[in-house]
Amino acid sequence: MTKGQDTKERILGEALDLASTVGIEGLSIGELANATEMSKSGLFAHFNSKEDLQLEVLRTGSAHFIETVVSPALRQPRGEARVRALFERWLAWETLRTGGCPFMAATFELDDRPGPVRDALVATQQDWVDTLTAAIKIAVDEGHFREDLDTGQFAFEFYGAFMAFHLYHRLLRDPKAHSRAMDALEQLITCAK
Amino acid sequence: MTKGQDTKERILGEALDLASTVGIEGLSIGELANATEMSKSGLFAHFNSKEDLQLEVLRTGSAHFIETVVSPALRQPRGEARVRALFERWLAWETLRTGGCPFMAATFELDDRPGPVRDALVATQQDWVDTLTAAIKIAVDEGHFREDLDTGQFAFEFYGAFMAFHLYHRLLRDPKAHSRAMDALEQLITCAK
DNA sequence: GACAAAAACGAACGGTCGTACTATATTCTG
DNA sequence: CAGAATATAGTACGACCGTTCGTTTTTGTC
Repeated sequence: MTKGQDTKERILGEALDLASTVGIEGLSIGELANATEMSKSGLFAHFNSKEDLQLEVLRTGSAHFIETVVSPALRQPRGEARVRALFERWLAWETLRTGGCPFMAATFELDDRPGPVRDALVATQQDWVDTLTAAIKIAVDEGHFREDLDTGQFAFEFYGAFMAFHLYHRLLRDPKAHSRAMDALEQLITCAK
Repeated sequence: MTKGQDTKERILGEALDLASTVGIEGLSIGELANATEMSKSGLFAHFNSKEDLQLEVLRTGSAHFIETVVSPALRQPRGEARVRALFERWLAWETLRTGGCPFMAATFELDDRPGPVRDALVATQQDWVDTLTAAIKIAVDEGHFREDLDTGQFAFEFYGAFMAFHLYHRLLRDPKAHSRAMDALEQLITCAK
């Protein structure tokens, strides 16, 4: 009972790391079998199809994300502190895996390819945006941010700062990427008061 | 003399459009041959390798970008107006091709895969960031933005707004994506004064 | 219109892709 | 320990990948 689930989790962990570099579409069964030191067919038996694998990778990634980004931030006090924590943990998450955030890679791969995998990704991303917006709303309610703040707009720009960080850090390899991102957050918060 | 170059340009145009959806790595010779209604070998004869094709696609894309985004903006008056024009034209560029900006797709594909194609992409993106920064600097010199503005930081956040637009527009299909992006620019400019 | 050059084609190569089926190991249960 | 259930391996498949090569068609020049 446990053995199969164990290896499956091990596979998915490796898959998540691999997907962060080659993308969720570029992820191949053979490559993943090599990485986990299994036979292609032995690995494949854990999934009914590649699409199922991709969906499970997304699900696993989502769980990891909640575990390492969302949950710890929710343990911070409501309001501005929590918003800051979300951002900082998000940046840390980005540098956790070999190829950065696996969702970023997937986003730009799947944005134009309809199907269940795209749908699952959209749901995940929308959830994250909603989580962000809710945290910002709380900061408004707590009086940390001004009453008439457009929380959705704040989330948009918040997300933008993260994506720019990804670009500067991973592609341009700009050593200032992190401080740029932190400054962007600071400016965002300043304007929100 | 002309015939070959004509078809090559046609191929590259089609390749650019295809690459915007499937990525520059996902772009396959066979698919491209179908799209251009040529034989695989006939098409391949125009390039020595797939890598060469990818490099030429990037080069072509860069030329298109300069033509449709940078050059028109440079015809705007120096300063704030030009910065605004750059942003607006950039957004328009994003909605021009089937799969959006081909460079965005390539960025997240290649950020972890070393090689000449990545190098070429980095050069292109760095050029663009530099162009942006220069335009912002001019706005400072013209007195439109405040003297002590961190132009590099402005470019970073400028880029972030665009990327968030890409996400909201292409993945989440949020109808407010465009107005969100415009509002982000407005906020950016307001804080820069 | 002849002829060389350029361009496009067709077929084939070794390789990898996702997937199916069968057989062998391994694990769990009684 | 036996036997059933589960997990892994092996092999093969058709499809497509980038690439090569020889042939045929088209183009431009005298």
